[in-house]
Amino acid sequence: MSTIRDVAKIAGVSIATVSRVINFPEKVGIETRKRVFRAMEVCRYKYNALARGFATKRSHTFGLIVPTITNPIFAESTRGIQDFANEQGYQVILGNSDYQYEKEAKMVEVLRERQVEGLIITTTNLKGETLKSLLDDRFPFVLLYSTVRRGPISAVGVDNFLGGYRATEHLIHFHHRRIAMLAGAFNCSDRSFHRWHGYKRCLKDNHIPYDPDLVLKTEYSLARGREGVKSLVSFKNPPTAIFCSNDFLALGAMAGAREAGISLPQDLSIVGFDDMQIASSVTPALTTIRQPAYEMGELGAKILLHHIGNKVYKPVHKILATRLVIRESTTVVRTMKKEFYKTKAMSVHGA
Amino acid sequence: MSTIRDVAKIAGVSIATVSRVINFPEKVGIETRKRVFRAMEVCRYKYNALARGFATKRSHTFGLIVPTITNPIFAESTRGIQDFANEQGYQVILGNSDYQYEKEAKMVEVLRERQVEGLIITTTNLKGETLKSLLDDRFPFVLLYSTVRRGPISAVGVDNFLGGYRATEHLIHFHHRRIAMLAGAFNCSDRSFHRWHGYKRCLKDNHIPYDPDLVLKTEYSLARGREGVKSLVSFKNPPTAIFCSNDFLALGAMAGAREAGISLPQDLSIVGFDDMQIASSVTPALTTIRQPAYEMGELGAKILLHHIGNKVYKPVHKILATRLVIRESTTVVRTMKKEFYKTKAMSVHGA
DNA sequence: CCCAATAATGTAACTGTTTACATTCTCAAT
DNA sequence: ATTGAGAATGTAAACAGTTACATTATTGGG
Repeated sequence: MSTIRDVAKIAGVSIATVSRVINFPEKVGIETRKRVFRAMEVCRYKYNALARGFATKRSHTFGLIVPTITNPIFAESTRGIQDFANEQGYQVILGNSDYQYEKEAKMVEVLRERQVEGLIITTTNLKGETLKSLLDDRFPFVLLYSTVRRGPISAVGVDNFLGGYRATEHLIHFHHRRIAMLAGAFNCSDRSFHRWHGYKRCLKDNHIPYDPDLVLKTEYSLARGREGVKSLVSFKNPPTAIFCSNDFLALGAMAGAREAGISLPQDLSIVGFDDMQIASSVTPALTTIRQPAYEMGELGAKILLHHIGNKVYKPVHKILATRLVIRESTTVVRTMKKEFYKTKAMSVHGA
Repeated sequence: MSTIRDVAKIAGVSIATVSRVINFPEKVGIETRKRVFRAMEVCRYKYNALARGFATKRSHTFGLIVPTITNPIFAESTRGIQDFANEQGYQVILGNSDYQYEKEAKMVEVLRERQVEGLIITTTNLKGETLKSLLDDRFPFVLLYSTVRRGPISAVGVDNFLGGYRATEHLIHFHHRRIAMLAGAFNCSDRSFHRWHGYKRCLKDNHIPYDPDLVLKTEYSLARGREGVKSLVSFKNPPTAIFCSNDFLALGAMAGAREAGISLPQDLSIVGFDDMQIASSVTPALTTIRQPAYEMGELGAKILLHHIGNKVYKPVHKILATRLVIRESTTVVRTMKKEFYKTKAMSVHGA
């Protein structure tokens, strides 16, 4: 509507003075300042932050790309980012990639055109091309939920390998030996891959043979979790426990198990990954590997802001601690005990 | 980095021509066009959408305010908004109000300074002041999850009264007579208020006396749901069913009931409101009133875009249909039956 | 009373596009 | 050859701020 020039005219000062009362009021004489404020009232002046961004080449905007804001774990980290960003006078433009490379790359482009000052990319399968151009241009960005621990790209994440290991270990402590995994999709990020490695390694360390039939690579969703258990449970020799690569899968698996008439956790132990808010309130409450999502977002935003502020670019890598939260969806093996003894007897018999 | 002028210089054309190849390539001779594209490659030209926005006074940006993106139901409608907006070349800046008036008002101001072309405000307790200034300025905005059905403000929402009525009615069909309500907070939006009215009315229509002790006005959260049941259940004459004003409350109530040793749904029926994604996958699966959140977001964005495009402002009000989704968390009253017969016997005795 | 330092204010260029309008060019119809 | 229409291209102003630099006013010390 009305601009700085209108205000200047009404107040009888120059536009520079108006600009100063907006940005450095103390640099302007008290009387003039008052006059300017009054003039602003008069013409209902509204500051134009976009014009300012244009003039200063600072948009005070972050771009944020998540697979889908619909997943509570990403909503959580998004809050962490927003809260920090807003506090620092930044706003965030949010885009969804749906785990698709093309959408992600497109979004990066769109956001850069919009002159966001930096990008937070949450779990990525960006091809080298996009990443390289970001790097070449020294464009500030940080990866969230990332597994990278070195190299030129800043990243914050958790130790997915360790998380997978701990989850599996917990199950083994409860005497499970036949442990399946709903592993997520390997093509869309390497987090699921690392969790799977942790699982495999833990099996190995405990002298449990790895059975590839027990790991299902599926997309992260309730539906896939539900289907997953059903197929697992129909095996001649079904698992007594499942490690799910995220909570959606775990929650879906619980629902599926129930539909299949399996009682939880007695007949099937389930552990998830993420610890989304609802995990503690379902029945049975979900045992899971907690990721500090909010903190991760907050930290990512902090790092990004730091990159924006400093011309020398020094990548930083942060690994946040996960935590095994033991609740009710896991218990010591039961059905398998029978099996176990039976097998033993048979092997004695056979010897 | 490099601007349209650099490109122009390299290609040996005027800046207007470069601008034209970007916006109306067909208006430029094929040869020149090629030369310009080549020049862009050479200097790695990047389009500056912010400068364009400044020049055209169109930011191609929506502002979106939600209580918190952390609530899956708002994440759902946010996706609806984003998907439509992106498709139309718009981006969305997201802000959280945490159900607080001040934050909401602040966010409106910040977003307007940023020259968003319109605002989608999702459930608001905006005071007249802010709303009035939006209206006075003819600033395009639409309310989501709104209860307003007439007047100068565009709004889309559901019939909360009817939803509350239906939920209660469902419980009554199952012979519940002592029905509590976890009602949400009345000060932060009138949706909970309407749901409560639906509940009251349904009680009345069925000749069940309204007992104010049975309605707890609490904030929308798992924790409050959990606390809520516990207090309800400790009554000398506890309810046999609870209608919860949203799914968080309902899910929290289920967890709380379980902790109190109550078996669901036999001893306590629970119905929620929203139908968030997880509602169908918990145990027992939650009976709830479904709101079409994604569609609501999409529709809201459509209406907003329409307002932006048309200078004459004609407010529109849309009420989307809710649906009672019956699952497993509600069943015919059991414990109450005893009570019921006993009471009957007594009354006979007393007669 | 003068000078220098400092505070207050003004001038004008700059940011990267778009766009109305002007100019030039091409070509077909006269 | 002349004209006029239409296509291709160029010129320059506008958008709403910021900011380096210049100018003017004020003040305190000599």
